[in-house]
Amino acid sequence: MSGNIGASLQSSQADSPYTIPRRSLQEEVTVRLRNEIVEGIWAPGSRLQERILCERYGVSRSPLRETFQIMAKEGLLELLPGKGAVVTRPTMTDAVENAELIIALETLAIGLACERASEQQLKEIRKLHEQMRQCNHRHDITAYFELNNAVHSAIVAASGNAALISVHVTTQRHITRLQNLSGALEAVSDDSFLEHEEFITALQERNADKATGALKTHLASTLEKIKERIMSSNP
Amino acid sequence: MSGNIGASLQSSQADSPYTIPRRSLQEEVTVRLRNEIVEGIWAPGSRLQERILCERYGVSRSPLRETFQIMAKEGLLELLPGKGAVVTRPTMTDAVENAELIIALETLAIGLACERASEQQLKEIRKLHEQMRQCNHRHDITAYFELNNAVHSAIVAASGNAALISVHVTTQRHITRLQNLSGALEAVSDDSFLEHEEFITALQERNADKATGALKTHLASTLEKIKERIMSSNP
DNA sequence: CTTTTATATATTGTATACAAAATACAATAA
DNA sequence: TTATTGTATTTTGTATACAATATATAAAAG
Repeated sequence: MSGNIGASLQSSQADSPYTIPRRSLQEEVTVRLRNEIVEGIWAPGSRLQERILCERYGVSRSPLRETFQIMAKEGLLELLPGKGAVVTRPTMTDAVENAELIIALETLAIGLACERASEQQLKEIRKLHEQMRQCNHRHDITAYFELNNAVHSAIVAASGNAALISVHVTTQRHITRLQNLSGALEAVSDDSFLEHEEFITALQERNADKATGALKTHLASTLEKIKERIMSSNP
Repeated sequence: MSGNIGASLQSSQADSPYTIPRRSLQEEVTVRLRNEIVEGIWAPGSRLQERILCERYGVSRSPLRETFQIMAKEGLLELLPGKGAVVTRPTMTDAVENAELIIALETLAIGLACERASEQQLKEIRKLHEQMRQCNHRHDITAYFELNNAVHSAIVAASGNAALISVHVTTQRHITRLQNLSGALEAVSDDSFLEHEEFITALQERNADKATGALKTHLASTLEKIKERIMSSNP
């Protein structure tokens, strides 16, 4: 599994330029295990035995078990009482559900971003979008998907709504995981990129209605493609 | 703080009629501490010292610390490395952010519910709504708010989207907490109840557009009231 | 040969122990 | 007095120990 995306986008926890970032073992382990599950290193359905993981990460059970709770809350692990941790097995239904959810989240976000985004943020989003254009020309699919996630995250970040941002991170991660597991980062149609261009431009113009509509159209067509693929693979 | 809502709506974890419900200490503690924070028993900004809580719940530090991680993930605690757990201090900004988010979530939900809800679910929702009407007449504000939450949760449940349901639970809990902390469960206007009636009826008719529009109108006007109150209290 | 039951092993759930750090407090200096 | 530094105490972060449960293996019965 080489072209997986998502692992490199883990955000830092910089508080202020002067606070020394203290990280507990638990935090370190959480980041590592989370990435490994998202990347597919731990297959869906795997039983994660504490002893194995403790040895792998060189920590004791206490921080590991705290990590387990977080990962369970994020929906990446299931904790069976008396049996331990099992990697969740995402279904196609999950894919559709998360897609439906992220459409609602990002639709809200882009509307808010039209009102509240700083010029700096808009410029950054445009820049990422232009990089996507390059990747599209080069047919660099992996980088394209990674940038695509970054653009959408940046739009959500520009909404300035912390609750929304938090939920979006988790939802996007689930979708990334599903893409990694399905292994199918297929090429993007030019139509799709044009749709993308449309809502980016509308956002730049701070035209909320137009941006919202264009994004919704884009994401809805993406969802339709997902559903089609599910249909064709499960006849 | 007498008329607080939310604590009684904690859902059970019944798997099947035959599975014996095994609950770890950690789960028990999580439910208790969560309710206590939502009810305002632990004031925002409180430092939760492990020893104190261990004695309170009669457990050791291991399950308590696992609970801390979950509560932090839910946004009810902040874990400061080396310093411990502090109850989060929700701001008026949080109120607006969560309100914006829940509007998007429930708007999505009611649209899906129009397509997917079972007749049974629709009947149940209507029943809850009728109970709300009674409470409105009796001016039983606490019960009204509790039922209101139940109706909205039932609509989201009827969407059948597990990811959406999960996010909604957390978001609604935050809002409930804010209501409890502000202590102001003010009487609901008849207008507000009529708006409520409107989207319930539209849902019954499975008219997605109408239901979505009516719900959005209702929640948007609720959000406006929140904002107004913030304005008037912070002049 | 299959199924059941008994026993041993491994693994989890919880409690405790130990070390590092943060906090509280007193003594000292400015 | 106020600020500062050193020390004692508390509290957390992590590791380990113990007990209960689950899994695996083997013996016995059908």
